[in-house]
Amino acid sequence: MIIDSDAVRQQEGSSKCAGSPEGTAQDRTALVRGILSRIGDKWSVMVICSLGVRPLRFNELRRAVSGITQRMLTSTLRALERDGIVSRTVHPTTPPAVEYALTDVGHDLQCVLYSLATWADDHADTIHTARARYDERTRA
Amino acid sequence: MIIDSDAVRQQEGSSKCAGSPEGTAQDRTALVRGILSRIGDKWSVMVICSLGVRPLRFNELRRAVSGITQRMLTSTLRALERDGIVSRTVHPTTPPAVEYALTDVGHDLQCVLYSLATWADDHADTIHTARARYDERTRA
DNA sequence: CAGCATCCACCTTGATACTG
DNA sequence: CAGTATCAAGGTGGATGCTG
Repeated sequence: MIIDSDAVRQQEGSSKCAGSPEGTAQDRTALVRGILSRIGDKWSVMVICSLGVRPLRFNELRRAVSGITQRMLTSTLRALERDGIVSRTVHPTTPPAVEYALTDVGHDLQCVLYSLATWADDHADTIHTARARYDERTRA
Repeated sequence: MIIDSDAVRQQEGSSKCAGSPEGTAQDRTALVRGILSRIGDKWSVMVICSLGVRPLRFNELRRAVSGITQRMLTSTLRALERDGIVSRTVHPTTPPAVEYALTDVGHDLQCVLYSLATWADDHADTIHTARARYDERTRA
């Protein structure tokens, strides 16, 4: 589906990364695409990070993730809940109290997101200067 | 900007993840959002993965990333080049030959993407069943 | 408090045609 | 070969009003 085999077959083992023992490049690509379509939207990461600190109720989350609307918070939470990344616990009081928390899977995901953040941290300067130089050259 | 401090301040050290020594949750969230807005689009990851195998020329890439249009390949490559994730080398022959390759930064990013893929691999079953159960319950 | 329903603007992507 | 330009379509997210 994703990658044509002819163009990519050679030098399959050229990656110097640790890990990544089995699975084709195509598989990996598809998997990453799947995750990104899940958490690559505008709000999922912020929700996950907020819940990573501690479980929160709906309106607590709304305040924590500043700028989000109820509509987007609702749909984001539903999507994450559907995939078992966050749990939703209803306490049948009046008024109702609903608590959202990261599941174990969600917590693992949060760890991976930290590795992403670490990458960004490590290369922030490089990226920034690269961007500045690129903009410099293309403005001319 | 991202996260309101009141709702999140407590229990800052509750994350059981390895790493992540300094930096606030807000910083991390902003960083991850930044990356995701860069590579969270429809094609960036596939391009990165393709170039991770070996450097490719424009039309090789177009064949490798099946389904992509010239327009999207061009804009994806420009964005990645701007951030110093891929390099663009023009060989002034006739017809012109342009080679795209991952930079060191891009290669590091590819490694992080592998950790994302590993997460997806590890939890694919859990997610799938969670999703099935969720759809089951909501259909009723 | 914790949502759902509706309508709408914009942005991303795709299709297509053309160029050095 | 390696692009650029233009136009159209669809999805994503925002604003608003209403409910148990």
